[in-house]
This record gives sequence, C-alpha cells and structure tokens, in this order.
Amino acid sequence: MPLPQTETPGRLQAELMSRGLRMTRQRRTILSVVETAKQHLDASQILRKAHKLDPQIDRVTVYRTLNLLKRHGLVDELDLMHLQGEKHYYERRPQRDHIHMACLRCGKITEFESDLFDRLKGQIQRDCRFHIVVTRLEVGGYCGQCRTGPPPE
Amino acid sequence: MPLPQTETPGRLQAELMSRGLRMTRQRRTILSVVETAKQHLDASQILRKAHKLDPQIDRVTVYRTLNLLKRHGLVDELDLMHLQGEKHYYERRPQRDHIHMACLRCGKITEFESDLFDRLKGQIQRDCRFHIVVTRLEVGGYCGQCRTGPPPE
DNA sequence: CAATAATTGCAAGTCAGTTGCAAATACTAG
DNA sequence: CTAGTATTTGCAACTGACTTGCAATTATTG
Repeated sequence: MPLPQTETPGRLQAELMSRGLRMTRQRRTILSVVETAKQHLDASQILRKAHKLDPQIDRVTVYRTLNLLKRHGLVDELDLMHLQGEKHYYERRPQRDHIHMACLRCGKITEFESDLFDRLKGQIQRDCRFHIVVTRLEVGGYCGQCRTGPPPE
Repeated sequence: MPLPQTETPGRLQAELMSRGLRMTRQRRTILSVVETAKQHLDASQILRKAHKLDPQIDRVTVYRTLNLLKRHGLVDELDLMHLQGEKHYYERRPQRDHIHMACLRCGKITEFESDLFDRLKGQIQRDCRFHIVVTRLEVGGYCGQCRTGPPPE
C-alpha cells in the first residue's frame, strides 16, 4: 500500500490478544503476512506467503483468521472493482479512510485520501443519523497513463 | 429504490437497440424487470420475477443480460456490504451517483445523494488525473433505529 | 424469404469461500 | 508445571454465485 503505515510491527497480534483471543502459531504467521504486506493481497496470496513461513498452514485457517480480523475491525475487505474475478483483497484498517481507484485498462490500484471524503462521512453521520462502522469507496476508470482510450477488453 | 426515477418505461430497451443489439423476447422481459424494480434485486430475484412473465427463461440468460447492461453502463452492480452472502444487486444507473448505507443490524439499505460526494468525484478526476467511469460508495453501520447497540450477530 | 450472425438453454464446470467434526493446542487454575 | 477445558486447527466435503462449451434457435439484413 502506497500510503505510509506508521505502525508497530506485531500490532495486530497485540490487538487480538488484548481482546482475549488465543495466539496460535498459525495466527501469528498469518498476521505477520497481513501486517508486512506491501500491496493488497487476496486470501490465496496470503495463504501462499503464509505457507512459506509455515508449510502446514491450511487455507481454511487463513479464511477464518481473515474473518476474525474483519469482525474486529482490524482489516478492511476490498473488491477493487472485481478487476480479477470475485475474490476479496485485504488491508490493515488505516488510521484515516481512503479511496481506492482501479484502472480498468492497466489494473493499477491507486489510493487517495481526501478532506472532502472525511467531510462527506461526517455529513452522512449527521444528516442521515447513521453511525458509520466501515466505508468502502471504490472508483473504476482510467488512470493518467491509460486515459487515451477504452480498455483492450 | 427510494430516490425518484424520472424515467421513460422501455428506456433500457431503447438504449440497447440504439447500440445495435438484438432485442429478444428474453431480453425484453429481463429489462422490464430491472426497469420496474422497486428495490435492489439480485440475479436470482430477477430470474424469479422474469420467470413469472416468461416461464422458460434461463438463469444463464439473466446473468448474460446483466453483464451486458453492466458493460454498457446501464446498470450498476452493488455489494450492499455483503450483508447476505456474496451475491450482487443491480440498479439502473442513476442520473446522479448516490451513496448506499447498509445497516448492519436490521439490513435496511438507505440511499443518499450529496453535493460533497459530487465534489469529491471532481477532486479525484482533477487531482489524480483519473477518468472516472463508475463509482461505488458503500457504508456499513447502524441506522437511526438501530444505533443503540451492536448487532444481534 | 433465405442467409447468417447473435442469442439461447442445457449441462457441466469453476472459483471463492464455508461447514462438520475429530484431533490438536492454548490458555487457565490449581 | 501440570491437568482440564474451551478454542482452534486441518481435512474433506459442501455451497452459492456465476461462467463456459456447444448445439439448437431466433433476430436482423439483403
């Protein structure tokens, strides 16, 4: 993820343990993969990376751990406009929400923080009397490099 | 969909035909279902409604027609925060983009238009040099009625 | 109305993720 | 530092949503 992550390593582990959850070898491995990810990973990529650190980790455990992190609001689930099938991508819940832009031609994902977005969320909470837990703003279109035409299909 | 739809009936048909696509009995049926929908429908709900009008319409045709409409930018695909599984919901592409709020407790979907949202899209196009084709802003949280506590789970 | 290219329906397949359950393991409490 | 117990894991089988291959049908055009 391009945006700076000012994070203590092991933060996810600490968060989960402080919530009274058991810290197994498998969870530690998966958390470290998620925590050190340089881009958005889907479940099977996370499995592959975890597998390198611990060859006997199972697919199911990855899914279960991701669900756990999601339920605790420690990771966010993304679609990235379903550019490559219906799978989901995961990223650590950031300090400040951001927007994901997906280029429909080259597939590049760009992140963008905006004061207008923060204000929009405030407006939603106030005007709609809606208590926001999670937001997902994804935008599909053409990035600077690809703007000259439609996608190759 | 709560927001007013100032639409000519048969508009989707007209749009597709003007793009040189063949108008089959099945397509007409599916289009009319999508066009007259009062709320967000998923593929199987659309199939069920289409089936009432034409009992020999197939599931596959519904999926193919929805993809067609999506490719032509005539409908938008929604996740509605995956409140009930991984299926997608569809709605006619509106004149003005709106936000979908999904209550994590009662499941109610609320739509909201906002000038801030329009401005945010403008900012993305300008500041990121990104040509927007489609946007999806979904918000999960607790609606006015449900705000007093966490979901029943 | 015949030609032809697009569309349909069926059956089978794919892909991502989930569930049931017995065996293994982490956190207690003593 | 163990024994007990509640959680977690791994396996295998399953599910749901959607897609693909292909022969038969059908909408448009010439």
